[in-house]
Amino acid sequence: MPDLRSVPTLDDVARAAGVSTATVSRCLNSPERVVEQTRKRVMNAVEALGYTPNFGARVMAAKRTFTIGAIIPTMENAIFARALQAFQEELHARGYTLLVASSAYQPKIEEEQIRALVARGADGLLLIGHDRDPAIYEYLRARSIPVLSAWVYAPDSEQPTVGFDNRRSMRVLGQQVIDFGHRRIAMISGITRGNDRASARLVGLRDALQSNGIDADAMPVIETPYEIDTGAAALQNLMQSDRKPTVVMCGNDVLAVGALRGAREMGLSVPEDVSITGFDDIELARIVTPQITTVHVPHHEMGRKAAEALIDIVEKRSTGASVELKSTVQMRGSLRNLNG
Amino acid sequence: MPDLRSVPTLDDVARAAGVSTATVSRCLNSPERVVEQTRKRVMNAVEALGYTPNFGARVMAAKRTFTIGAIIPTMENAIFARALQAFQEELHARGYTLLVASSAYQPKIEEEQIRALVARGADGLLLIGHDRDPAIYEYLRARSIPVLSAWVYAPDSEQPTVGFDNRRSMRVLGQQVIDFGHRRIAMISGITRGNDRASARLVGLRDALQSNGIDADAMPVIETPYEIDTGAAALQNLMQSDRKPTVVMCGNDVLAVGALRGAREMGLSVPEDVSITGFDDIELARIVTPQITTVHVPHHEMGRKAAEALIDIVEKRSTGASVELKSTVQMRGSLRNLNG
DNA sequence: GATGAGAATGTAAGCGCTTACACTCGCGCC
DNA sequence: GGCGCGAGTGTAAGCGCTTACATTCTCATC
Repeated sequence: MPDLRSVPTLDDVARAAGVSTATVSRCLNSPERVVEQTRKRVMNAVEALGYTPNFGARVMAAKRTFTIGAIIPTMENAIFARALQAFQEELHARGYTLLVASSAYQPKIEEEQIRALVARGADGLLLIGHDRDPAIYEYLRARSIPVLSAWVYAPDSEQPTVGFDNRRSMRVLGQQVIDFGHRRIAMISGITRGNDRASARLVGLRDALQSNGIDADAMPVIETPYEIDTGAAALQNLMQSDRKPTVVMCGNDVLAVGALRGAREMGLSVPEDVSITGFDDIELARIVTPQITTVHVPHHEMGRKAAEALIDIVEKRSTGASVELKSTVQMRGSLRNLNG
Repeated sequence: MPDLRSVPTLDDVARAAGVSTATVSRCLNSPERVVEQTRKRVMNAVEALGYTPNFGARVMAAKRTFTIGAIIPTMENAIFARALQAFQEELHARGYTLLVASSAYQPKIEEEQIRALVARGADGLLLIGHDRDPAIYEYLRARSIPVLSAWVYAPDSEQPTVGFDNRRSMRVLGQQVIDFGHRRIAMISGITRGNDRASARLVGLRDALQSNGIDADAMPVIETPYEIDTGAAALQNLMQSDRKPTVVMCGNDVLAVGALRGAREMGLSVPEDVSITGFDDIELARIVTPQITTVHVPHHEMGRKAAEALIDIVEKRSTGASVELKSTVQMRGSLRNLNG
């Protein structure tokens, strides 16, 4: 038997409690402004009718949604999961709701998602990375919607960022690798087009080579989507060249795990026959054998700080300064010390 | 220099194009109903002003959002990622937007998220699993919001489901294990309270034991959250008993991977010293060495079919029949054949 | 050229909420 | 006793859109 009562509105509650709609609204939004006795009556009516405010109407009238939107490049693997979790926890603690969308690393889709989230009234937006069509930032500015970019640190940009320096991080890891005696270095990079993290990591590695007198332009680089299978294929490709690398450095841990599998499938052992490094330090990196040497990124802290910073801007407590977080090299078994 | 023009509205567009708001609205929603020439004029104005419809207002007036909400237990690992991805692709292809929230496996949080999504006008909801407080289904019914449960197949329930039979799947895997000569079987289960998939899998395994004359009540079972670390701890716990199991069957792949690590940490080799099985067949299961024997679940198909089915209900093309998908046992290296 | 059927467009009534402003009331004070 | 004041509540004007209904236009027809 379907329940044909329609959904209760503010009016219904007001009538049931014998007060005006204004009073009901106040009970819900600033309870201290209505006297105990009335409030009780209203709350009872709310309870009895099972009233839930209509979000659309509320947004339209109040211009605030207490909703934050986040668009991440992918949900297929766990790269962004931990940070997002922390982000959402912090948001929740402060009374905000998180709406998540993913862009499959495609700027066009990201743009669509941004519009969808904005249309839904997001009070602020969290995006990954920083490089995108200026028109998007223009669009958001015209609507006064604060944006915060995570996973990068770009103090000079107009939009605030919360993250680390991808280029420097990769340079540091590269230096470490070189210090271990590696000279024949190859890279499996994510697709750099439209991905500032991927580009920065590639450039960072070239930096390291250059400052050690190694020809960076001669370094073999394969660009491929962040997937295990493509990582495996790329490694096999690299290891079939005449001048086999002694180390294959990957743009992230997913590629690294793929590379590891690729090596195993070729009958190569890691790190004896070839070393492998990753980036991000997601759980995956510690699951495989050998565990992956990688750049540790403070996922949890990044998520939490991003939430703090974004809400501060939304609530006009700050105008948005960038926050730099530290990344560290995480040494594990997949990288061999040739000097040892 | 901040842009102080306020966000353009339908009215602005109408004025700019020299037509009424109704015409503009029609241009946007049913373009075939307005003549070419007018439409062009309107579209130009839309473009020029950078107009984006206000979602809240649209919802309030039209009672439709073309938004589907999904609440998954966790985003921390990839269990639901593939299916969700397929779900979202199908939705997108049909003009719907997906809003995702996660509940951390907590019914209270799930309920909160349901309300948040409903308040935001979700036209339909995708939930994982089927057992929950009847009051929630009541709440949704009163608002005529279709719900569809995935990851389970429950043809007799009032709500439609798209998934597979967890109990039978685990029974089949259990039978396979028994056929391989295992008799000392232990299980690491997810938390069964409030999780019908976890309970069904446990019961399914007991079914298998029973029908082979093994005392199911004597089977050691450890319930623990779906995490790698807890899986590792549970395995070590089980392997320290007097009567060590020859196989540890896990409630999902995350636990299985944890168990594998736990075994390795104890110096046990898998599958020589102990066999391990998982459930779900997520990428993780193929990344570790040895690869995990598990129950393969048609993630992609489940996501896609769920989207199809849910939209059909939302658009009143169907009243919602459950769809059963097939799971299959995926044999890999982590399970040893004792007869061999 | 008058007529009428459709097609194209306009008019205006809400949708459910928030909030500025108006009102009422009881109190302390001169 | 009259006054001002502030706390508590009510009134009603939107917020930006969709859509039923009314109106106007366009032509094919007679």
